[in-house]
Amino acid sequence: MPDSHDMLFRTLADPTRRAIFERLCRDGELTVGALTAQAGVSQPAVSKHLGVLKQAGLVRDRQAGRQTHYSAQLGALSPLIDWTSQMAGFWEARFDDLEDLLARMDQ
Amino acid sequence: MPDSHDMLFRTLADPTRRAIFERLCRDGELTVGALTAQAGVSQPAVSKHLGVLKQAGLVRDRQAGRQTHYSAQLGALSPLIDWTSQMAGFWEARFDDLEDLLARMDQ
DNA sequence: CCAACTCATATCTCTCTGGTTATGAATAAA
DNA sequence: TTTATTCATAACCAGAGAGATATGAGTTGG
Repeated sequence: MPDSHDMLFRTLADPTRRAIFERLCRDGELTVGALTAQAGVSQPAVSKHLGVLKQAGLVRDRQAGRQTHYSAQLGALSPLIDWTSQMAGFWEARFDDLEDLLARMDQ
Repeated sequence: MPDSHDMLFRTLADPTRRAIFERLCRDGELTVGALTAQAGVSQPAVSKHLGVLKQAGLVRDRQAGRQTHYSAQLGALSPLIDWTSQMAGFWEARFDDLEDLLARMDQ
């Protein structure tokens, strides 16, 4: 059962794809051509990566004539933030349990 | 050049491996056997996943007799947190630039 | 209308990796 | 000292996916 975390992690796992996303975060809206110019891979490869990013909700595309403009959707990162703080939460919960245990032992 | 983000994202991209890490966050230290019991894959598969997690610094292992106890190393997640806030930072920087521009235009 | 441009899709290849079974090393128990 | 248990490693297999090239659809400019 591939949940939302799954898609996010898998999408961001590829260095080329993550670099494209980072670039969109830095520079804002960019065309496929502009992205391809610095991606180090072919234009079809970039298009495929953009497709995956779009599928994951990480980017938005805007058609304008014969070129497509892509921009990052930062909100799509929130499941990742949630997951991280959830892990930290588990950690702290266990720490609290330990404290409770010690407190009870102390009585 | 696979940086630290790379290893983290790639390591956490696999569902089975991420589930193992989540379990270690929830339940604390666990043996390979205990992890295997609920992993849904064979023991060698679990061992391999633990090896990858250890390589990424996400887990620690402690030998005790014939069993190995693994525990999560939450601190290894900080590059991930850093990356996320960096992306958000880029976003805000661009927003600030826009505000500056508008402010200058307003004069 | 025709030529050039921008991007997406189709197809193929090849590598990477997550899974398995088999096995061995180390430790504990009988 | 055997026997059983726990885990890691080796070898192998199959599927996924990231890359390339080829091509076509849609758009702009001459």
